[in-house]
Amino acid sequence: MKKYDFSKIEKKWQGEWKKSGIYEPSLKSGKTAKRKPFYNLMMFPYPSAEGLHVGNMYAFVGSDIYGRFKRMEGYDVFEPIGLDGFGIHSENYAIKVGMHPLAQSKISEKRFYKQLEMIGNGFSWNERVETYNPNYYRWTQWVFIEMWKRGLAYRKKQAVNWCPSCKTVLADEQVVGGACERCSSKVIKKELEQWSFRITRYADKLLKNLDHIDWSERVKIAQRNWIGKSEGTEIEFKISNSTKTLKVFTTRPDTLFGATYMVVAPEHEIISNFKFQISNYNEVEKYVKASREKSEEERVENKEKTGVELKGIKAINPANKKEIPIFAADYVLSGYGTGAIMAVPAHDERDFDFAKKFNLPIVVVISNGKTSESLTEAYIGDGELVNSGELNGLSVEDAKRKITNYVGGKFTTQFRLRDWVLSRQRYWGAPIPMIYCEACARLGMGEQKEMPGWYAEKEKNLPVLLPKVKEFRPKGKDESPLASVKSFYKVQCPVCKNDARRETDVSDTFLDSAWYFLRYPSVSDTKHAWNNSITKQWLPVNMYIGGAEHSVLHLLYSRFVTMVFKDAGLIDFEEPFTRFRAHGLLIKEGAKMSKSKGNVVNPDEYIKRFGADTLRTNLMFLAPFEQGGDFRDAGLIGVARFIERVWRLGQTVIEKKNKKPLCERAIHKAVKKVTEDIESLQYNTAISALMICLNEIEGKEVSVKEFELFLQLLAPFAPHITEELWSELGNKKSIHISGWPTYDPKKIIEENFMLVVQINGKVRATVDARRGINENDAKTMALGLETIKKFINNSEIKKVVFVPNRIINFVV
RNA sequence: GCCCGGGUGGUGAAAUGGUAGACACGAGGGACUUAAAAUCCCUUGCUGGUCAAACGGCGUGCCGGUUCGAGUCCGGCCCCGGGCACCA
Repeated sequence: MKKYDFSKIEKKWQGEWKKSGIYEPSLKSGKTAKRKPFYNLMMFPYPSAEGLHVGNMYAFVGSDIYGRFKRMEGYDVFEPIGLDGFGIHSENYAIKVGMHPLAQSKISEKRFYKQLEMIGNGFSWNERVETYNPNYYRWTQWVFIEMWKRGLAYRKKQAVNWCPSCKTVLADEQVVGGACERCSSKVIKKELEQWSFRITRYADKLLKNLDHIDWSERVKIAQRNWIGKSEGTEIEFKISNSTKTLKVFTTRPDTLFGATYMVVAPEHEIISNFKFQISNYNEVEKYVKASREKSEEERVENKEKTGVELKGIKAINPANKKEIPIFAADYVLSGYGTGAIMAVPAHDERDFDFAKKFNLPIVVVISNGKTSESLTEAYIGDGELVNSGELNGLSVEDAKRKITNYVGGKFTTQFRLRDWVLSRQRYWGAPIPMIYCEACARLGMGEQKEMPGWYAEKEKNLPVLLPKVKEFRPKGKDESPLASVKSFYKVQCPVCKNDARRETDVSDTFLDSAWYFLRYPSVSDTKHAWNNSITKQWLPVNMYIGGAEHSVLHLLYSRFVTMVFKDAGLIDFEEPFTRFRAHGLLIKEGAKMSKSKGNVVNPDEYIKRFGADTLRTNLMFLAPFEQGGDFRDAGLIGVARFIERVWRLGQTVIEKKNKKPLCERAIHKAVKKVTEDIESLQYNTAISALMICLNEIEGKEVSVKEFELFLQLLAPFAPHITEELWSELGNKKSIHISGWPTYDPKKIIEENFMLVVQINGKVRATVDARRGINENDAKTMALGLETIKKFINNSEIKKVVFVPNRIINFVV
């Protein structure tokens, strides 16, 4: 019998597939072609580390299986791949290995594409995208300009997240628990002028659309939380002896009578506006400075409240007209609401802590059985209003409405979501295509009134090429290394022709990946970011599979960018990904795979030892795909045996060429199960169904037709071996475009089944019964059993529960 | 603290409210072999019982409930993994 030489077979078919182009869809004809387009997308990798690890492969194979399934179902599947190679991650790696990022990118590219080929995915290789490639980032820059044109890109001095180790600004979404997402250094706040995108303008739509898109629920929940909508009231507090007011946002206006003091964020403008009225201004200034220098983590770690009173000014509670003190404290955030709050210590935990520490009055206004004196913690719950004048006796809900109207408050909505800070003070990214002219700025000239002096680079001048420079390392001077490259930044003002300066920051990597799915099918179009006719046929993406860690980064940014393009009339859909599924995390010995832990598994050696087909199938077999699991060598051997057995059975089938179908039921059962399981990404049970099927048909006289059906079911998981056996059986066309098997429900039904006989819900016997047996016959049959007779023992049968084709239960 | 997952044999896991542990790994036993590897067959939740069995009891993190019947539904708790976190 011929030996199963997987490395030869896999190499052979990978070559054949490339040659025949079976994974290249007809992008241009798309919908007019016989096969319907299906855009099957997976998240492209950062080519930064030593190569793909088995966790990447897990994600890609899981996505590929779905794509292969759809292709066999008759869709024209587009499954592109590329490299998200711009950005800090890749740059840091290049620095670490002492290479220039550009040179390193070429090395990584080769290695990654080779590895990606080895895993046997049905990639559409002709449409690769590398984000660091000028003919790609040219359009990333164009995207920036489109944002700018619509007033969605702006530059502003603001407190931003700064990573002292990466020496750059980070977006809110890139700060994880007060630390840098990439290097885990503590992030500090810095006042800098930065480019941002107004993603907050789309907060409502980003939230609302979540209700109708077919995405993994956990990702939708993460986005909902991140966007963080809360409904409340804006109330103005008068400042004594002043015409100025202090505005607050609160979700609990009903507790207004309990507001015994106010707090503003250290950055609040009231501090400088009342500089001369604040008698302890020096002390206040000291506090403001200290809190600014605190790292995010220090603020988070230390929940002990700090603050300082703004002595000399008071606010007036509009409900009871009492004068109350104003504090500055860093537990109030400048970026949320109005940056100021009314503090109700009796009914807010944070205010309670602060009031206790600073000895401030606590007034209970929602009845909860405690008095203001006996309260030991803030009461957040519902109740009837007390100590609240006319509001007494009202419910929380009624009081909210009444008091808001009474004090002239405004019902508003606040979002937790912040604008997307886009500038990065690094080298390896797409230069932001903007030009600043001081002369024009002085005259108030520029493309946008609120930002004098700024001009977007002309489209014909794109790309603004990233110059190849020796000094590419971050300098830590709040500016990019490009700020020292005169030939890069020195330009002529496009309007007044005076000397002008090009923006030297580069854009966040997440801008590169926010629109790449639009580029893939249109890579051949050199004149546009995307080709309208192709885009109409192929987008939005039908199925997107990727990691849940991108819930509030890439997946949110992509939705935002898509919405902007839709509103601009550039595309005709609003959501980029019709379906999104988050795969689980592949871990190793209970821990996340990471280089620092030294538990990264390289797939190459496994492919070498067992073959890609075995590794693919094993990865999908070890646990439910959407749950993830622990990668161990142990299970591999089981799958390797299974694949070997398929090979041996294949050889017998080829030799004997049986025509008579003898295994129909086993095969049809497998068709049903595998079809349903792949559609719902339950690959582990699909594989188990194939194993059960093989166990049944092995050793029997399997017909060629039956075995072919089996191969087709296995093909998405093990594309090479199935293709080899398929072709040895004499098929000329590839198995991967051979169609998906259907089953005949009649052939699955078995004539007999095991009738379970229970007494009081306990299984007491089983008996072989005819399918479709009625209650009476089942009863007679069951009562005739010796064991049942014994258990019933002449007791009265009170009730009989009969579930057709399953159980009969006697209640005695 | 809040929001998601999850807790089932020695292990990975499976189970429309209807025989818990499919499938696989591991382990034990056997066949083949001079031997080993590979392959094939049998056993394998715990426990009582017995030479063996028949036949029982107990079992899905814990406590309670609904139901003829609960891993699955409801209420309350504990533990593990992940995310968010002073968002007013």
